[in-house]
Amino acid sequence: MISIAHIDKTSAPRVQDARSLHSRDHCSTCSLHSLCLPTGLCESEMNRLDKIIGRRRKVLKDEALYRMDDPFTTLYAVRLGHFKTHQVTPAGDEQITGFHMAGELLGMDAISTDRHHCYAVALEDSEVCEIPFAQLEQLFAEMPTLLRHFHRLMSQEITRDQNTMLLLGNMRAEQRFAAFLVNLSSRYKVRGYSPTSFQLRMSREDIGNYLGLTIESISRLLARFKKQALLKVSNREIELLDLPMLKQLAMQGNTAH
Amino acid sequence: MISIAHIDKTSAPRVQDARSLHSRDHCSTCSLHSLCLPTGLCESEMNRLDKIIGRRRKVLKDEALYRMDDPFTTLYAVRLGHFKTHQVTPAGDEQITGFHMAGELLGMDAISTDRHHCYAVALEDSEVCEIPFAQLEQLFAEMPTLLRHFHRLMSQEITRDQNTMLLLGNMRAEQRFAAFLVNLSSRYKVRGYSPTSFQLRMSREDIGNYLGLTIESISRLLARFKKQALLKVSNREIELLDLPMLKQLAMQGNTAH
DNA sequence: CGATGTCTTGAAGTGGTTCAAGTCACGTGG
DNA sequence: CCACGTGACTTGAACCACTTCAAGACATCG
Repeated sequence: MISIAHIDKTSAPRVQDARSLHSRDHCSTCSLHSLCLPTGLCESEMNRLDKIIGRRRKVLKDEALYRMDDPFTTLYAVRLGHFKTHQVTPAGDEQITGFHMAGELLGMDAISTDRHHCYAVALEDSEVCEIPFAQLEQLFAEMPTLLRHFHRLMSQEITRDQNTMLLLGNMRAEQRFAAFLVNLSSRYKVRGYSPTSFQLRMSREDIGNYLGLTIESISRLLARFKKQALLKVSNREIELLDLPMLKQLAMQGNTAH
Repeated sequence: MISIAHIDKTSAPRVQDARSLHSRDHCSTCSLHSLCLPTGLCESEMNRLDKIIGRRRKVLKDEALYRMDDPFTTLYAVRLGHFKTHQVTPAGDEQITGFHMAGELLGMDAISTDRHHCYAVALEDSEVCEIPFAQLEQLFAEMPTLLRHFHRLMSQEITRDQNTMLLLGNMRAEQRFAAFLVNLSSRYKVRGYSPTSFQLRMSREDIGNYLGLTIESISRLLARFKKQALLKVSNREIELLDLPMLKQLAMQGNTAH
């Protein structure tokens, strides 16, 4: 485990120098490049993309990567750690719109208005690659593969959000939570982690907020699933014991409406 | 009123000829070009975009413009009429993900997988412009303004969906329905129609499905709003009598969670 | 070793659903 | 033109899934 919890803020310029000199990783050597923006690029194209990626930035747990209404200049690729994005209404209600893990792009919702439409907050000490959008746009003109993949990523974000709408509009509590777990599972799987054994990076409250349920409901659902031997849970450590059954539950029809 | 309800299907090729010869409208003369894809383009750019727009297509009420899992080749701009988009789960549950009116782009969710992710069905006899995506991509390389606006439209779709997530995850029935009405109102307003007096193009059932409520709830909410003199309603004809109050209701905080 | 925040569990309450009858609007055919 | 049928909507009453409220257990950390 590498600790990135304590950063000497007084030495920021020096650290940046160090990064540009040697410690900076490249898209081509990044283990996430098959999920992230560089997907499908050749070596030389990846290097060009590399050049515009300003710097990596560390974001401590509970720190905001950006805030709602901040002016938009750059996209972020999660390199390490986890984030949540959430909106806040004028009345102060919060809605978490997504949880984001390594290889995912943050900030695409800001393109339409040049201002961020939500908050992005680190769920643990995390790290992102900054991708200045204006420079990325320049590359688009010359790298159709990059552009095409960027469109795929935006489109993916749309379908993801629409799936969540389906979850919130149509599913019962049990289905929602099962779908949530199955979703996490498959995302860890494509990243090479165990699809059945992982840590919940977010609080019960975050889960409840995301799923349109209360924290108590989440707690009860966990207890119920545990009793049904669908999973083991200890604090935020989860082991899915019956993934097929959870998938079944997640797909199950809804008698309502 | 122009009736497009009866189309002689046997004469399809002849009709297409006729279109390409004279009856075809152009982006530059279209009243929607400030909302739609050509936004911000100069005359000559608009003409180039015009050239790739294959044809206009009529879609009768309740007909599908495309179906879930159809292969994706073209985007559609709504030219006339209204559409709904909805997903269907394996279990047969439906979730309407949006209602779409003139000037809006349909099909962007299909880019990520090259297959449509939802159904698009006309709520009344309607008309769309077909925009072959492969050709559009070619234009992107040469028309940065077009590309930029396309990104704005995709980003807009993301923020729209996220707003709906907030609605479904956080709001009470009354707020949801008020927000729905206010949303329609403002969309008609930017199109130059009355923001207070319009027809609901969708059934109560569609509204309920979209808002995650039952048809009975919608009916009761309409009755309540009517009693509170917030609106008049007769069948699908709506008149909003107190738009400020409806906005107030839509923004109101939620005690839940 | 308290103090604080996170989570669990139980009991009571309720907003919206479900179920069941209507009513209304509209098209169709006699 | 009316009778009829059908689909869309309304309204009432009973119900229930999830919330709310409340109390306590547990984990983490200065």
